[in-house]
Amino acid sequence: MDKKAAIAALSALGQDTRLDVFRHLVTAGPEGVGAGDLAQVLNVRANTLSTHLSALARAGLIAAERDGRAIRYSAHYDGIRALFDFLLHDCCKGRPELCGPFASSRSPDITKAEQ
Amino acid sequence: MDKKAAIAALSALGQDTRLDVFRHLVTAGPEGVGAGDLAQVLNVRANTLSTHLSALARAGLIAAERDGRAIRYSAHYDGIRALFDFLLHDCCKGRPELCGPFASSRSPDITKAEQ
DNA sequence: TCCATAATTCGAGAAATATCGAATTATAAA
DNA sequence: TTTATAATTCGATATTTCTCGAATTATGGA
Repeated sequence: MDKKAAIAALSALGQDTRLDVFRHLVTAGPEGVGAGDLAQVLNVRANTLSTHLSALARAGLIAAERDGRAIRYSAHYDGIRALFDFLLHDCCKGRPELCGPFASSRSPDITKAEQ
Repeated sequence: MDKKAAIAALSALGQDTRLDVFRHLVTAGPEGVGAGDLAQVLNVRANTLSTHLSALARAGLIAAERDGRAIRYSAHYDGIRALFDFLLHDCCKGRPELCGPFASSRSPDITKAEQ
C-alpha cells in the first residue's frame, strides 16, 4: 500500500457515516449487506450512502457484488489488512517496542521505499 | 477511545501533509522535532504546519513541549496505540481470524459499548 | 529594555466534501 | 411489454478544509 492509498483509506474511515458503514459491514461478515438495508439501518438517504459506499470501495476497504436487484457490500479484508500493515510499518519503524504487542509479529520490509 | 476520537485521529492521518508530519515524528523518536525544523524538512509554511500540528495534537497522535524558543513535537505513543486498539477491536469483532496474526494477541473488550 | 527568533493566531480566499432532490440505469416480476 | 424496485448519477447548495499573508504572542540574548 502506497501513501496515496493509505490517505484514501484513512480519510475514508475518518468520517462519521462512513465509519458507521464500515463498522456495520465488518460486523456483518463476508455475506455482506444490501445497500438499501444499510441505508435503512443507518438512517441515511440512499443516494448519500451510495457516495460514501463508493468512497470506501475506492479505498479498497469494502467490496460490492450484485445480488439480483440489490447490491451487497461487504468488508474487504485484504484492503483492511493492507491498511494495518501500512500503519504498523510506519508507526513502528525504528521503535517496534512502542506500538504494542502485535508489532513484533510483523516483519517490516525496510527495503520497500514508497511515496 | 470513542468514535469521535477515532474519527479525529483517522481524518488527521488522512491528509497528505499531516501523514508526512506523523511519519517523520514517528521516525524521529521520543526526543521529537522542533516545529521550525519540521517546516523546513517538509517544505511547508510555518503557519500552515502549525494548523496541521494542532490537528494531530488534538487527535492525541502527537505531543508538544516547549524547549526554549522552539516547541518540540513528538509522536504520542499512547494515542497511537489507542487508535490501533480501536481499529483492531472494530475490525476483528466477530472475525478475529481475518485481521492478521496480531489480532489474537489483543483481547477485545466486548462489554465496552461505545458511541 | 530593545531586538531577533520561533511559533501561533487571525482573516480571507480557493478548493474539496457532504448532503439533498430529481433524474437515470439496471434488474425482476406481472 | 409494462410496472415496480434497488441503486446510482447528476446538479446544486451548504459546509468544511486547506493554504496563505499579515499580525500577534512568547522566549532568549544583546
